[in-house]
Amino acid sequence: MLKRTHYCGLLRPQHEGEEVVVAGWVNTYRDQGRGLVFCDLRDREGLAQVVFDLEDVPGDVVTAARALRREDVIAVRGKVRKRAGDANPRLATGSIEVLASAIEVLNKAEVPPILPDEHEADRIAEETRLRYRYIDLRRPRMQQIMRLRSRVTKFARDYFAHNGFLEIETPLLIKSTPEGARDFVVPSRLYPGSWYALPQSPQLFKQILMIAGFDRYLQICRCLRDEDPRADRQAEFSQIDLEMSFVERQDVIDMISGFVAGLWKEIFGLEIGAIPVMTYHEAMERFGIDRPDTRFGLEIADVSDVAQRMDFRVFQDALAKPKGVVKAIRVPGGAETLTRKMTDGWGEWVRTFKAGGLPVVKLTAKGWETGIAKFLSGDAGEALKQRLGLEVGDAVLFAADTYAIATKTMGEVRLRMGRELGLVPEGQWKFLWVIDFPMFEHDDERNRWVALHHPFTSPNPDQFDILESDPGACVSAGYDLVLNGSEIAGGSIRIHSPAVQQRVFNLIGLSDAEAEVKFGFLLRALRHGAPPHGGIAFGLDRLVMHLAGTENIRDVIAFPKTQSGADLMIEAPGPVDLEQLDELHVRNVEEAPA
RNA sequence: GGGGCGGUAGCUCAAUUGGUUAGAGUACUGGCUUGUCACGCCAGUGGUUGCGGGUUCGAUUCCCGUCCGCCUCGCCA
Repeated sequence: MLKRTHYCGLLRPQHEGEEVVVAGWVNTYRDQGRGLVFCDLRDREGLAQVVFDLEDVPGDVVTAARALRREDVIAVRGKVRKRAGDANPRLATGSIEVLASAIEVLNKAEVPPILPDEHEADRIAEETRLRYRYIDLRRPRMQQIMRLRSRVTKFARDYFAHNGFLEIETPLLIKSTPEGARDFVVPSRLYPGSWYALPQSPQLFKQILMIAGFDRYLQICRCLRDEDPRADRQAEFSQIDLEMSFVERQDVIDMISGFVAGLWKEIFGLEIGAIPVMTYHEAMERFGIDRPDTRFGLEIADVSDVAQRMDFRVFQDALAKPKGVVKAIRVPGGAETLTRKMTDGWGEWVRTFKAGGLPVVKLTAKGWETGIAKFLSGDAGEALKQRLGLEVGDAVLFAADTYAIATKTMGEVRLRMGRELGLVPEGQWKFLWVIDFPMFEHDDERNRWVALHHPFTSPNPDQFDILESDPGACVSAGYDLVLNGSEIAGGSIRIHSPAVQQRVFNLIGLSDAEAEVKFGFLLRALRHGAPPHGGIAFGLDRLVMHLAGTENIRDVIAFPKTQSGADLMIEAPGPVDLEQLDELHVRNVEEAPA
């Protein structure tokens, strides 16, 4: 076999005159007849033009050259020379070419169903790309993203190793625990009727590694959650997971801020500056979401007291509800930019958040117009102008419902409006730490408290007293790192006291006995000397999405799954032999007749 | 589990109100072509219209069911 001496994509004018061997895939071929054949040969570094002068090479080389087809794998020996024809300014190798003297066809390729051409990729159905992922991944763009991902994990390993973190692996076959996402589950052959669960995260293992005295832990790990995917979510995803002992919230925030700053410096050569901090409460009040996109305004205001004075049935009904509120967004210039079609469309759409609608009003030179204008004629209208700082030409959108629904609605409307009005600036990196999350959320339907983060999150140091007396007000030592409105990392200081852990379990409805059954190993470990500790985990896929500038998580995963959890390339999931099931003490349940 | 969009040649798409032999570009095959580079020119091959039913003289088109893909609500401690 001809042994490669150079990557195609790295050939440069300085190699002129050298005899080289290049190897790769036939990107395109241009047969010019009996005299010349051109071939753009591709490897991971890029393209180089190979030229066959058919009058100057042996007959078998002529035959092979003229038979070249797309995606054939070949090796070519030849001399690098300045191009005889025009240079191609679109190629890094465009001023030179390899004049072939020998060719070895390493593997003919069947006619490719898709081509790794960048200008084709956007048009090809993603389904087809996933089915032939090995071809799709040959595209320069995909190669570039996978390299980027590799640089990110390399940087993470270097940064955290430099800061004393040890890379330690944790098991994949663990046990199912209550709370959290649906588990993927694996039947046990040796314990009939018993099941492993695949980890949703290494959470408890990394805490136990702290108890075991490793002080600082890092793992780039796979997490598995059997929930429906989204554009930015897969059932199987990766985390940069870490944990530190003898630390408080600020220590973790500092460590991670340093990591992100270093990463952005490494990838973009950019200084991201100090990362601002915002409380959960402030985020919800101003942006209607726990991960605000602070790249644009359109902030939310509470206008419940103004609404109280309006003779508008929808507002009155909302305020009569428990925790009823009226929220508003001032849209500067909205009288012009918001069309009836837009606001009507949004009004329909907000029903998906259980909101009744999206009242709107515009302030023009003639006064209040459209929508709920007639309810604003009196001093309520003046109060609204005051409250929102309205100017002529503005519009106002309202959401009236319970706090949860109105806030969510305004938050979603704000984001959609930002996008559709083109208010979200490109090329900005707005990082934000969100802290002081509530410990618990109340599940009204089942009348119980649920951990907002996870039940191993510690209350903030000053909050232990109100843990039982006012769980809804109790604030946790959790923290999320938000970038341009997306959560890229989340973590907390953990509970290290077995007594506190027991109290939290009790609060979320786990009796001492149940807690012992489900989390006995954790409680025992905590009782055997647990240092104060805390940590965080990055969503690696999402981080790479930001760095790569894509909205599609499948773009940053080499072998992703579809929205129904299938791998179209290997055709998983699939059936197994009955014998396999027998060994596992598992039987298929036939569909019940309808 | 719910809502929306889509599925026609290998790929990307078209096909009028239900009506002739389902077309185009590209790819592919053959021929021509000595400086191309998304090479060009000529000719040709290529179809279970996702699948299964139904209505009809006739279905890519209408109806029912179903599968698959994408977006989304729920869900994602």
